[in-house]
Amino acid sequence: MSETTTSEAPAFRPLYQQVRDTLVRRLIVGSWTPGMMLPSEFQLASELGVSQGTVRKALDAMTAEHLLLRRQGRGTFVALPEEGRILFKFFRLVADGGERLFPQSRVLGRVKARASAADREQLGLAKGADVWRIDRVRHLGEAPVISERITLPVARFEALGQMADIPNNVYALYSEVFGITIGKAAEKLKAAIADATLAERLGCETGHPVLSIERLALALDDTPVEHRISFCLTDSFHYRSDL
Amino acid sequence: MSETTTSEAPAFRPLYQQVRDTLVRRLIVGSWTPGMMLPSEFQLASELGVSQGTVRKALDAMTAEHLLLRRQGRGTFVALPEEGRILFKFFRLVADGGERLFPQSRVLGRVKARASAADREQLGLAKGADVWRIDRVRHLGEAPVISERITLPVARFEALGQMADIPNNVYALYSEVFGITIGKAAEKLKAAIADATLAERLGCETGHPVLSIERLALALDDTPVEHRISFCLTDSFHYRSDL
DNA sequence: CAGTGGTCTAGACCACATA
DNA sequence: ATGTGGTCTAGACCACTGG
Repeated sequence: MSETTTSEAPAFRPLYQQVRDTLVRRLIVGSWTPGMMLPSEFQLASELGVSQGTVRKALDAMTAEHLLLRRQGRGTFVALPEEGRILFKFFRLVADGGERLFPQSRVLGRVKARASAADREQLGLAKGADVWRIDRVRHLGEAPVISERITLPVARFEALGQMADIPNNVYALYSEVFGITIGKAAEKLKAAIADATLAERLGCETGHPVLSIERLALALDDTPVEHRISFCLTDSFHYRSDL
Repeated sequence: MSETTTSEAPAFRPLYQQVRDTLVRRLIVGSWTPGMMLPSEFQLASELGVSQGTVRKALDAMTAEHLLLRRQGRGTFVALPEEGRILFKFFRLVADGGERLFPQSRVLGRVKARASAADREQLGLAKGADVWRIDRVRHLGEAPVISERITLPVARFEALGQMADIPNNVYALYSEVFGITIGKAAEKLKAAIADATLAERLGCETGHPVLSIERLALALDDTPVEHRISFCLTDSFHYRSDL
């Protein structure tokens, strides 16, 4: 997708991609908000001075990125973070039987701290920047299955300090309260061993194998927004990856 | 394009999808083989009695599935299993530094066996069917990193018994020797602990955490072809997943 | 019914690769 | 120069949704 142009001419960006970019910008700046219905293809086409087919290509591309939702006969809508399929786009833990449960979360702590060198590297922050750290345990059904720490730049999430509590679905929170939409994420998976505190949180023995998942989530403009490290019990659940 | 109405619920498959299906069939039956150049869009269009734009949509869909490779000014080609990017589509293990090495394999054993109940379930085989079991260790750089067992239905891979040895890239083998192209795969990841034999194969201690990856690979017609279970050391490598 | 997205066509022109 | 895929347009018609 992304063209690593060395340094040269305007490089020729197709019209439909330019259209896509201007429409994505409307999502970023918030003039189009989740759930909202977009103007029809013909309206957008005449507004932007391109043909309806070109607008369609742009809308199709954004739909493929899960930014929009199109329904024949109804219209084109800005995707909601809660939309079932979108939600599971970022939650890959599945019961071995196949059922896809959605986790309940219990927050253990939420503190403001100075960003470590690693935090600054991952989140692209300047020296001296602050971050939020949220620790929580997530349950699938009855049992605790995930223990995780979420790291967020305070600069983009000032008001987090004034919130009574952190909701279960933080990506909906980022979107609705802070106007930040997570577009994609990259995860690094490793096998590890539960230490004493992790074992206590998850109700397993020290030394039990756990799946560690390190995630970096990016906003629509590809800037890093959230860093997260999760430790999961995979005795009756697994991480599903489709290739 | 004939409108094969089957008197049932679906009743209306878009023309470009019908075109895609007939073209995919040419890949399945082998009248188009990897590396081959396809006729031009206009030739296909006139042959199939549809417009060039409709052929284009079908070709674009197949390109998105990594079945074809299109290059402006050159033509449209059947994708090779060795194509760099395609190869890494199915190999997600990355060095922590970021380099993507490709593994070297050492085969430990290759035996024919009666399919277990689990094998039959996963591969869709009848009672009494036979399977091949291939055990191998894979190295990334110097050190052994993966120990895996591949299970294949003998019915689809008869000639495997006569082969002197198993090449490193088995998906290229399936394609070139058996005419079977792997289109997609689903993986289930868990954390586990190395037992004595695994520890010996990977050169780690018994009890060391390992990432277990269970994969079911499907052919272009969505029939299961290969079942594989891999155990990976993730001390200096990780499994990368993009969401 | 009117309005939306979805499909299909036809033709023009652009960008790229090769001979 | 020729042939390829890539883009863009314009228009017609189909399929679905909701009043």
